[in-house]
Amino acid sequence: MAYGHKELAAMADPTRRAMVERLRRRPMTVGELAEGLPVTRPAVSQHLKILKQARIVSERREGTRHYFNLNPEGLLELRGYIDAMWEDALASFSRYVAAQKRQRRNLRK
Amino acid sequence: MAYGHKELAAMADPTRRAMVERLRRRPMTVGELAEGLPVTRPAVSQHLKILKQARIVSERREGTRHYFNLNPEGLLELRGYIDAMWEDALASFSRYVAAQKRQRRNLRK
DNA sequence: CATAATGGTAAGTGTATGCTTACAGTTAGT
DNA sequence: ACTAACTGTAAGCATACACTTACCATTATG
Repeated sequence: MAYGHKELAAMADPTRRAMVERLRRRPMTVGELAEGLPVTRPAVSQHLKILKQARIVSERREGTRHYFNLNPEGLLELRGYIDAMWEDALASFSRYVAAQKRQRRNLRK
Repeated sequence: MAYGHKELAAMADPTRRAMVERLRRRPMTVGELAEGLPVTRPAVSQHLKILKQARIVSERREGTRHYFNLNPEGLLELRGYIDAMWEDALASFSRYVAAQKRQRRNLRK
């Protein structure tokens, strides 16, 4: 599969996005994460598995507690993917503007 | 809803991602877009509606033909969203590394 | 004016997936 | 060793949603 796809799929779900945004403040355990969300702890655990596979979060265990943190790797890949799209979009847009200019100039005569 | 969410949801589907990637080359009509994909034209039309609402593509009509193009707006917003996450992830990571250093220094004495 | 070309919309269907409950595993403490 | 704390996994269910077929709308063309 192509770059960025797994990461995008992981970021598609609203609950997972809420989790990621909570992790922006500080690393959290599964239980902590679940407290602030309208879903049960097992649901959070399942979401974390997906986010971890997409390298959007990383896990660090201390005893029975599993701390989850944002992972720059997956986010960087996602960033690169979107960035490339954005540059192509800009290029395409400027091509269109130039074409419009030519067209108007030709109509004028 | 928060920034970037609608755009992420739009980019979640594999077919829509394939469409977006085809539009990186050049603007295309609905029919053209559908030819290179394993789904019917109405499906493509429905996907385009979602991508357009997320401002990831823009539409330009010439007669009966509807040309679709990448739209920098939605992609820029998406970029900003991911970028902010990535920076927080980096900050969080460096905090963790620093904490680890302190811990090792304390253990040594 | 009739027909073709192009594309959006409605209705129905099948499936992926997010959620819950129940259970099992691992580590810390007493 | 036993219990508590913390978490992952399995099974089942309900809903969202991507897809198809059928149909309608608009614009160009003869």
